[in-house]
Amino acid sequence: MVRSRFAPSPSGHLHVGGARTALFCWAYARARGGRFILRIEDTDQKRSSEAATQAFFEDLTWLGIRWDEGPEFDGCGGGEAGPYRQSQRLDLYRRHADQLNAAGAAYPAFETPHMLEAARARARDEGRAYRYDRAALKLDAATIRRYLDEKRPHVVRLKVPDTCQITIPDVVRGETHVSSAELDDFVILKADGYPTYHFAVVIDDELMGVTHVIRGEEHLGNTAKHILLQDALDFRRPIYAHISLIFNPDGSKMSKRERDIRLRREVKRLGLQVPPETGVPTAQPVMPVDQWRRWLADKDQQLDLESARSLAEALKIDLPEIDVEDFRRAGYLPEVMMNYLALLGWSPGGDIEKFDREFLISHFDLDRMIKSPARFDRDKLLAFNLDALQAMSTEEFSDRLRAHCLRYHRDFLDMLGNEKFALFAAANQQRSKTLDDPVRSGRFFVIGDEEVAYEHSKAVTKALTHGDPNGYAHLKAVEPLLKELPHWTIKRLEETLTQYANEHAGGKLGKVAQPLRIAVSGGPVSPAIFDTLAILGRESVINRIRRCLAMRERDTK
RNA sequence: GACCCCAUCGUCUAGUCAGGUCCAGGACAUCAGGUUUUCAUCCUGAAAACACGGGUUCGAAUCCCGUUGGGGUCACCA
Repeated sequence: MVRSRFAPSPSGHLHVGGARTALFCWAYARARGGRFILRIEDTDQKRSSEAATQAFFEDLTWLGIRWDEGPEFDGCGGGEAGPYRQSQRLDLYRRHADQLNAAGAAYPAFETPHMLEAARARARDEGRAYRYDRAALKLDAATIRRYLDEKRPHVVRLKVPDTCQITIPDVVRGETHVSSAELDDFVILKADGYPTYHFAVVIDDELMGVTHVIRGEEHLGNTAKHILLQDALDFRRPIYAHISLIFNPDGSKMSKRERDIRLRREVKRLGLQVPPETGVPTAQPVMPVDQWRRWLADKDQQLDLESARSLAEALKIDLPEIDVEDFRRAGYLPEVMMNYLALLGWSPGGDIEKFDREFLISHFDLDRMIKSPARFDRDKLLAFNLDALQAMSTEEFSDRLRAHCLRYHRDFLDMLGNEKFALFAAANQQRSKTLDDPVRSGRFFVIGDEEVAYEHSKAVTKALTHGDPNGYAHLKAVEPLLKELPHWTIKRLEETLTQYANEHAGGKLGKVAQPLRIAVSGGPVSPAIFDTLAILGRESVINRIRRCLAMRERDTK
């Protein structure tokens, strides 16, 4: 029975790279009728949080990745091999560490992090590779006993054989050989009593009966340590599959730092000395000044998501999508994310690239994993999303758009109102690449008629003032027609305006549609003109046309 | 730097394991036309790759070696 697991470390939101790993682990278990386990690797007390853990659950289930065993959430989880949070398994790790200590396979070491850092710096300066010098191993038994009795803080290190060949079998890469001489006596238990990643992962995989370890390539080298540990503990060896990494379009590793890099670049470009202010209604700094200073001073420091987002908003720049949640917020569909992610590092072969969950489950296998790293191409993702949106029924699109608005644009939904929503959704489906597009471009639908700001651009001026009759003249002529229109429907609007265009604009609907579009939206872009007018309603349309005409009189004075 | 991994259009990839049907197929992006009331779509077409050098072989994108390039790891992070 196949048992695969995804073992994230919960800090922030689930990253797309992690999501892809989870997807492959999940798909493999499903494809083989096995079980998929979720385990929370929260052994870094500084970085893990319960909020982040919950966010991971949401991100995973949103993508349709549901776990058979693990923490309980929304019907997922449970299982006999728990607890599934490493922070709740501390005694287990302690016991195994004791066992290794007793067998002489591991030993306590008393150096402080500070001392080790100094030693590393020295090695770096002298241009040699740093290895732990085993000083603690040379301590005599009495000293060790005394230190232990004094409760001196210490870690536990594994005694690594001096020279032995370690063979790492891997189903995607074949065999890799590493000499134990490349490894030093690495830490397995930290001074705070928590296990390190290497130790916890080996023990949990064994105890949870994990048969397949599918994880990122950055762990390939680490596997040597895990094999050493498995041998020392007399554990079974799972089957390994190390999958290639995901990169940014520029070839760098995709990471959360990208967000900060883009923000810093913009702040520097603008030469900002103090944090910018948020917009109306309450203008206040996007973050406290001391936080701002700390962030600017330390290039390695990352802004929390909220601060990053409000800073980006104040700077009027878009943050790159990195986490699953970013893509959800940006209006991508979960099934599209799943499809695209699966394509990064795996291929079903042939010309197939659009597929659904069921297809993935029935076709996924490790022998078709791609060995080379893939760059994350947002354009292609966007194109996939567009295709999926267009392929939907009007009802489904409307439902999905509503759900998206409910979660991210509640105010917009309330202002638009239920009645108009159906029209709004229908008018936007074929022109949207994401579920967020209609909201971004449809702001003018929900503002007051007096708030419409007329854009100063060539396109606007041209549509309004060029030609004979010009745009203003058309507006003036069309206003009474609209005012008297018996039924305010898309059909009647179309009939009336088309007829008008035939009679007064040489059949060129654009001559009339474009001035109207500008009058009601403030700019040259909106859904199809009849849809736009229908959604706005007669009153707003008339108001806005009059306002636009009044502006002309003001301009020409 | 040491160790390890990887290498087909700009990008994701098919083809590689079982060498010939591949002067290399698809998709995204790009470019050129066309449709359209704006934007976005949509339609048609074009340009675009086997990193390099040696082998092996009648024959290599496919096998071997080297070079170059890219990446990963070298924490009391995971």
